[in-house]
Order: sequence, then C-alpha cells, then structure tokens
Amino acid sequence: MSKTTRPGSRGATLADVGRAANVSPMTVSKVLRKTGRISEKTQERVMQAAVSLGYVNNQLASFLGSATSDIVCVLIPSASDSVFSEILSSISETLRPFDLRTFVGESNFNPEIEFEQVRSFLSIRPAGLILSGGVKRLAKTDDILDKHGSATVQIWDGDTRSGAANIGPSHKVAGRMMAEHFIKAGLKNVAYIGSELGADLCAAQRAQAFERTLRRHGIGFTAITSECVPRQAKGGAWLTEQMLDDHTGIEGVHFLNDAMALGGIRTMYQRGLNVPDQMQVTGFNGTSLATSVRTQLTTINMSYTDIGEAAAQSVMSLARGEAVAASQVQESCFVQGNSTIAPQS
Amino acid sequence: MSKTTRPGSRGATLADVGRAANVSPMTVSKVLRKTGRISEKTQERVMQAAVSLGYVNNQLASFLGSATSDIVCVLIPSASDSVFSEILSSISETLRPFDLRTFVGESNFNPEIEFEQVRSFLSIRPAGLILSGGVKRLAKTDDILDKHGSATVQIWDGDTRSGAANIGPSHKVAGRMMAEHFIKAGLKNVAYIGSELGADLCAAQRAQAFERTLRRHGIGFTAITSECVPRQAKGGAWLTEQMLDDHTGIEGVHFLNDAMALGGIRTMYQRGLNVPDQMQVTGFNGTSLATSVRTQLTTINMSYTDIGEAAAQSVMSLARGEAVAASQVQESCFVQGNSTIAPQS
DNA sequence: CTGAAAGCGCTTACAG
DNA sequence: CTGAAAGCGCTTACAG
Repeated sequence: MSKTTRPGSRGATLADVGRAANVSPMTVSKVLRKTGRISEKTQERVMQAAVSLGYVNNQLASFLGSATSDIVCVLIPSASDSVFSEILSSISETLRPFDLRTFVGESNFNPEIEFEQVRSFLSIRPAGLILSGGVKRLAKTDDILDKHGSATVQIWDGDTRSGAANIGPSHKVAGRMMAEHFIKAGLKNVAYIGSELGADLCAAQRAQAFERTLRRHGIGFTAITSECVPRQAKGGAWLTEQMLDDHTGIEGVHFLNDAMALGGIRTMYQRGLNVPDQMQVTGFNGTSLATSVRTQLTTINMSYTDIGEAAAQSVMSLARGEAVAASQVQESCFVQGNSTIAPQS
Repeated sequence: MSKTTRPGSRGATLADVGRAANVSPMTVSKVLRKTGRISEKTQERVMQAAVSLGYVNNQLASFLGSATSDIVCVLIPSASDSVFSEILSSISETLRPFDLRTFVGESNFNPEIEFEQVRSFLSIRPAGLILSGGVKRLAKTDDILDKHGSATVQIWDGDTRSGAANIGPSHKVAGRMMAEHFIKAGLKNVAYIGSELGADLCAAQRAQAFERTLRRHGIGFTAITSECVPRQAKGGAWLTEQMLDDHTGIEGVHFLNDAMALGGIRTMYQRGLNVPDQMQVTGFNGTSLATSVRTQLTTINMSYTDIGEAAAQSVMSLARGEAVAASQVQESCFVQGNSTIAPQS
C-alpha cells in the first residue's frame, strides 16, 4: 500500500508480489523476466503470488526504467483501405514472433495530422517507426524525426528515397504499365479517373506517368478528377457519370483503384455501355475487390505481404543498429482480366 | 546530461529545456501543460527553447507520474474485416476530439490470443478498453480484467451481457430476420453457408437463429460450413461449389457475410445458375461489398458508425466514473436487393 | 542466490 | 509567479 493515495493506481506492483512471496521486489523482477539465477523454490513461490494477484507488468515503468520499448508505430493514410490494412496485417504478423507490438495511426493524407501522429508516436519512445509515403511531409515532421533519431522506415512510395529505408512499388512504373497496355490495344482516346490526387502523391505519380506515356504516343487524354469524392465504388460511379455526360469518343479508362473501377463499371452497365467492347476499364491494387461476379478487373497487383514483411524486418534491423538497403522497390504485376481486351502480343 | 549514460535515452527532457530557458524543470512542465500561473515572458522563453530542442513530452513518464493515460485500447477479431475497420474508424474519430488515442489489437477469434492481447493492453494502463464480443472468453481473461478494474466496454455481441456496457446488434434477431424473409418468399428448402463458426460466436448465433426459425416452419435446412475456409469471396465460392455438387433442390442460401455471398453468386453464375430466379441469395453486413456491378445483395445492414460512437462515449463515461447503460442493442435493418425475389407483403 | 541504492522523466502536492 | 521534495513502478549496475 503506498503512503500517498494517488488516483488511478491500479493493479498489483512488484512490491505487492514480493510481499506475498516474502522476497524483495528485485527478486520478483528477476523471476518474471527470467533473468539472473534464482532458486527453483523461490521462483515457484513468486510465480504463484504473481498469478494469484493477477500481476501485470507496468510497461510504462519498464520502458522508462530500461529506455527500451516493444512498440513499433505504423502510420498509414487509412485503415479501411484494403491495401494498407493488408500491409498492416503483414507487419504485425512479422513483428509478433519477436514480441514487438504494433501501434497504428491514420493520417488521412493530411500533412498536419501526419505531424501530430508522429509527435504522438515519438512521445511513447517506440522501438521503431513505419511511415507510409505519398503524403506531403512537413519540414517540422522531418525535423522532429531527425532530432529523435528513431529507427524509421518508409513504405509505399518506392520512387522517393527518404529516411534510412524506403520500401514500396514504383508508382511511375505502374502508371506507365497501364498506359502501355492501352497503347498496345490500339486505343486512341483514353481517360483517367481519380480522387484526392492533391493529397495522395503516389496516386498522383501514377496518374502523371500514365498521362505522359499516352501523350508521348500521341494518344488523346482526359482526366476526370475531384478532390473530395470518396475513393470507393460510389466515387468511381459519380465521376464516370460525369465522364459519360461531358465527353465522347473515350475508349478506355484507368481508375485510381479497383473499388472506383468497379463503381465505374456499374455505372457503364446501367447506361447500357458494354465493357470491354465499348469501353475498356482498368484499376489498380489487385485486392479481393478486383473480382466481382462476372467482372475480373484488369489491374496491377503486387505482394502487400512482401512489403509488410520487408518493412518489419528493416525496422528491426535499424533498431538493432544494423545497416539496411536504402531503397527496396517492390515489383508491380500486370493482371489481364476481362474488363479490357487483351492486346495480341 | 545525466550522470550515468543509459542506453537509448533519446530526445530532450524537461530538464534540458529548463536549462536552455533558465528555469526549473517544474516551470517548463507547467508552461507546456498550460497549468498554473507563469509570466508571459517566461512562457515565451520556455516555448522557444522547447521548439528549438525539438522537445517531445515523454508520455511514458507522464502516465507513470500522473497515473492516467490517454490511450484507449480496442481489440477486434480482424482489422481487414470491413465491419470492424468501420467500427474502429468511428471509435477513433469520436475519441480524437477528447485527445484520446486508439491502440488496436487483433484476436483472430482466438481466445488465447485475446488473453495475451488484453494482458498486453493492461500493461500500458490504458484509460479504457473496448473489446469485441463473439469470442469465447477465457476465465483467466475475465479474471485479469476484473483485478485491474479498467473501464471496459464490449461491442458487437448485443445478445450477451458482459462487463459494464455491451453495445451491438442482436445476432439472434438478424438470423431470424433472414429466415423470415425466405419463409415469406415461400421457399421450402434453404441452405446456410459460413466458415469458422466454432470461433465466431456471433456468426454462430445468427446461423442458429436462422436454422431454428426455418425448422419451426417445417422448411428444409442444410448447413455447408467449414472451420478453415477464408471468410472472403473465395471461401464463399468454394463452399458454394460443394453445395451445388452435393445437394439438390435448394432454393435459397444465406451466407455468413456479403463477401462470401458475392463469391457464391460468382460460382452460381459460372455454373449457369440464375440468381435470384433459380437460387435466392442473402448476405450479412451491408458494407460497400453489398453492391457489385449488377448485383445488389439482399442483406442486413446497421450503422457501424453508431456502434463505434456509442462504444467510445461509453468508455469515456466509465473512465470518468459515470454510470452507463449496461445493454445498448443496435438495430438491424433488412435490405432488399436483387439477389432475392421480394416477397409480396 | 538475493537485495539495497540510484535513476528513468515526469507529476502531484506543497512551500515560498 | 516559481521551485525543491517525494513519488509513480520499474530496471540497471552493484554489493554481498
């Protein structure tokens, strides 16, 4: 029992367990951490006392005392985006066997929120940080990251080097890939549909590479984008309506992601437009969304598991003070579905 | 500079800032927390020093010193399940304005993992706990929860009372609803397809209520389930293959969730079975998955936002020591799509 | 094999 | 308006 009653003090302490087992707190600490040499008998007594008191180590105090942490913080744009939730699962699974826990935050592609989240992460002195790229990083964010010198790896944006390690696909390559698909198919007039490109730098990079490659080949290009439409099926449907209302002669559309592409196809179907005969459609992501009842989207796929694993491994290496490859570009795979007509090779 | 050099000590401390601003650590603490009365001049000096040193409060120490935390821990079965990621987002958003942060863990419906996660949560002495129901809770989990007396609310399983507050839909009502839909439609032979019912108690409850209601009306019932098939489109497709291979005369199927239902419809389509004319299909969840290109699933929907908000509000009330409604059942809404034929009322 | 001392970086409760 | 003391619950580095 402590002399002063402080509010909220919950749960048994090392001292409580020690008292019950008739040993010093120090001995309890050693038994529980399986450190040092303690006699079998004492160990048993301590363990029993700990269990019966429902003792749970106060990690706050452990971390503070040992200046180490078992928490890895992960910042992603959105937890409900299947890409990031898959990467996240893979990170957690890779870290778990090493007794490292994952703490997740969302930035919503907002640089100010990113800063606040990073600050918040740093305030619990994590073992490492995994930040998703593609968000405009504020100078003060870099600054604070620097000053704390935590093990930090960046994921998702394979084109931009940043921090000690950078792991992800090349969005430039992905955009170019899609453009080449339409070029090979012989289309002359192609559109892009996406949302929030001002905030999502990776998507912007894909869109840009897509447009450039098309223009270089003299192909007509139209962009239908918005900064506020949801990046879901609904958003894809709305922007597709807009495209069909305002433009004619478009033969193919590349969407920001698979969800929007499916929404777009739904609209086309409702307006009696045949996919892929009258309109060819492609997405990006290759998650489970790429497969609908009759539609198998033409899209770009990659191993999100690999990205998560590589990120987790890298952050652990950095935390141990080891060197790590600064740039680890993940391969993008083109998937031919039935939403475009396969070009004869 | 500390006397002993301890490893990993990162970032400036209150003392560092104090030295730079020529005041005591105590004064810095007060300025940073905007507590007590400190002269304008001192405040400015301190703020400048803090910014230039990149000072970030060590929350571990703060929590330990004040015996309070700004972290709410949330345990869900799976972060990649759209239902739980939506509830989670809603919880985070509700908590954020109150400067509370969300820490997420996954149980994968595994009672042992649930115990480990709860232990792990408790070890950082959170402000509150939000646990998802539907997982077989181990006695030792209840025990440890009890002994720590943290503010705990349970979500998702509206049928079972547990802890101080329980928020979620009634899965019994949902299962019955679906059965009644098939009964009204006049079907005589109905199936259920699902996976991992041994671990997911909520799904099991829905399935049971579904079966019972059908049987009570003398309707033929078949269950095609598995404990290891993924609860995604693919899993739904596989089990549907099995159903079509092994059984005849089935006129309608209720799936565990929308994703599996869509996978099932895909298989039916591939085998030339017309939905809903030859086979009526229903799902559960009503997430964005319920809408495919041509298919609008008949399903059960509810407000995941409401569940998240209610959970967040309740956990905050409990943390403040206020009373909270022990049982808050959320309403389930039947959604008539085009995957079943609407019964004439 | 066991434990007393000092420290981690903060906060609470006072004193001036 | 400002600060010295004691404590949060642990760990490190020693001493016995």
